[in-house]
Amino acid sequence: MLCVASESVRSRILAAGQRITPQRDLIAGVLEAAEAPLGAQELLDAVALRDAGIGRATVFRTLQSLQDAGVVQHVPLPGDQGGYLLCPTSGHHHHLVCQRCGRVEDLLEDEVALFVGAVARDHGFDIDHAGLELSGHCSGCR
Amino acid sequence: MLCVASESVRSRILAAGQRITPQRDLIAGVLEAAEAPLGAQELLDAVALRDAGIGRATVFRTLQSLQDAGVVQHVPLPGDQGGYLLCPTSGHHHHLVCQRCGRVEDLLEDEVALFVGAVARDHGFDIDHAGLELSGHCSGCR
DNA sequence: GCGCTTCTGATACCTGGTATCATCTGCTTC
DNA sequence: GAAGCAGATGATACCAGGTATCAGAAGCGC
Repeated sequence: MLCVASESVRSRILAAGQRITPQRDLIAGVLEAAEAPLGAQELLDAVALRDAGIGRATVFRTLQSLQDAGVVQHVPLPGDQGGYLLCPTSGHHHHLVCQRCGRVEDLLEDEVALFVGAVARDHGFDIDHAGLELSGHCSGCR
Repeated sequence: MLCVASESVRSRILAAGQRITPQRDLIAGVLEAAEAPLGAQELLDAVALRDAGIGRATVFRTLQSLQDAGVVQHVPLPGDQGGYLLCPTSGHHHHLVCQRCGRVEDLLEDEVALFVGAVARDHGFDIDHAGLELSGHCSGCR
């Protein structure tokens, strides 16, 4: 596992006005190679495994930068602290996570919009923020 | 503000096989009197204000007990760490929070079930857990 | 009132995350 | 290719939220 970020990830980092450094490359690469969202400790460990010289401040700062760049999202998972996920698509969206294999699917914009619209109508709210995280078992894992 | 839990809260604590102690009474009372979800620090402060002898371990332990009893829910709020909320209705449900006045409404079971069902169908998942937290501005605050 | 069980408070610890600051380095300009 | 600077880095200390442990206190059924 080389753990170097793909061209598309790099170009999204550059597009956000941020520099490509070996550390960011490595951290983004680790996230890209991960099959499931990585928790903070898992990510720190995985990064340390590949380059013990990278400090924890750098890891968290890089996560913040990658979130700002829309490359990474923090997904709250049931029970624990949640994890960091490298998203192939930009922009805020929501996830459906398989608790067994860790597979992540993006929810469809339409179904989310329909639900949020119905809630807004029923309760008379203007909804600014929707945090929707669903988890269960995918077709292969049930 | 007496900050003593109502009868209905007490009976729900008892129904969960837990004891009523002055500390639990006070903590439940503080949550019951709060208009908006209380963050950990706010809650610790509010409890200390009324009885400085109550330790932080007791507060967190009591929150855990109250959550187990279905009396309290932890609601993740956008941006920050979320807060603790005393729910008038038992059982797992979801919330709609006004970011301005802190008012909380429960989402209707039907609208949630409809959404979760649609997602399950579209993605071929069995959905075990849905974390839905919506926030915005209520009719009075926009 | 007795005794079991649960609860409490103090304290130390853990995890996730941020702040600070001196040093280093990627990138632009020439 | 070298210079300069803004931005990135690593070390470290710190913070908040939460848990573990343990001796002692208190609730409640008998």
